[in-house]
Amino acid sequence: MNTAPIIKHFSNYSPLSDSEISELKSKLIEKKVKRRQFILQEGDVCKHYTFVVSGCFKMYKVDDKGQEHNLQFAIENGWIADIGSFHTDKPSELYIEALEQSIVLQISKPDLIYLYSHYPKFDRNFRVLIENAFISLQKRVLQNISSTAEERYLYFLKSYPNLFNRISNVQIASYIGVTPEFLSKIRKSIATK
Amino acid sequence: MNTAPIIKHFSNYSPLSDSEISELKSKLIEKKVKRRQFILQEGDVCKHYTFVVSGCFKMYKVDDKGQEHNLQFAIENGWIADIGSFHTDKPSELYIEALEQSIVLQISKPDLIYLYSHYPKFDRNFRVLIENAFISLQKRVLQNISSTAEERYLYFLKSYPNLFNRISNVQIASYIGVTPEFLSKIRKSIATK
DNA sequence: AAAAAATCTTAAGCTAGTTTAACCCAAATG
DNA sequence: CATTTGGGTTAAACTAGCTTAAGATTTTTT
Repeated sequence: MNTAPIIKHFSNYSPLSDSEISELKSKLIEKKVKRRQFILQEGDVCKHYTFVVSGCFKMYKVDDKGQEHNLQFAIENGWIADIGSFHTDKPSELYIEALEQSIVLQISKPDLIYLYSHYPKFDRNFRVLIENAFISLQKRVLQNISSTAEERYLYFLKSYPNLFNRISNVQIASYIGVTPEFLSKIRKSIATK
Repeated sequence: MNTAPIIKHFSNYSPLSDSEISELKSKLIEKKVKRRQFILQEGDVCKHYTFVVSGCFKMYKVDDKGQEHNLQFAIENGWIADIGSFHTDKPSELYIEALEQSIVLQISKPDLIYLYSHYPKFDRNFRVLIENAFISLQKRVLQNISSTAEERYLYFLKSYPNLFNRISNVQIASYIGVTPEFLSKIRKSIATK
């Protein structure tokens, strides 16, 4: 099990001691996930926080008309989970699906709570994690209520320079909240500027 | 200083012991805020988490054209802060302004960190607090990328039944991301259904 | 290697939401 | 009490973004 990436990831926040590392390792579950495979489906309770070692995922909602709306992507060294479902134990409305062949490390809620209560550092690290997620989500809300689709597209390119050339424009369109046809128009208009 | 509401508020998460209560009390700063007064302005670092004892606030961004975009409201027993600025110590892009005469209890970052490190319960309570804020923000993002303005308006009324008859439609329009004129149209169309 | 499925683009017609401007009424201010 | 300010509505003209449909290309699956 390749745990080096997640240990390095935590060391960016506040480095882990040897005992914290060995406890963390004992709680992690490694999973190989094929392209198009789901690690969460609508109706299921989200039972794990998922750390991406390699590969790429999207989390999205399917609306009444059957259309997908991307809420989040995750690539190497990123986390993905339906935090709402995870913490409330209620069925999720979301799907998490691999866009590429991927390897992940998962941690269950009881194991996370165990780490929280025995090692305050995990408490702190996960709070910082969610604070950061909150901050970037807040920026996105502001963008959505105040910017044009073109501005949102440019902001996406700027914010995720390692992602945009790895996923299809269909996925980007679904993330910024426009149709693929309109994104195509935007891209043309940007190119001819 | 009227600290009963905040103590009751925390007891909804995980009740505080006597020593936790007295420590919390010693860290709180009470403030009376007049209508239209700011507790945060663009360019300033957000130095406090603010708990609303009575009254009402809006947090918003002013765009290049001078237009306001409401990110959040807070009424009795709610929290308000620019969490991004608070945690990074960077200047805020946001304003927090009282919509009514208000009374608040504020806690500074050093005091919050003190409470975190001495009393794990605050750690837990504030993590749950921010988790909940994250969850409702995520719902809002989904709404913004997948719903019409009318759906967003109806969802706002449903989500904030104690707020919509207390603030102006101009404020609601700014929150759901439409012009006041168009909200007026929406309201008419709903009324004649 | 062939077939199936997904991607990207273009274009015409349509709809949701904006802009500008004017008017009315209620509420805050001097 | 008089006046300014802000809130809510209406309407006409405009624009951003959607829908439907079709065609060319690439990628995935068999």
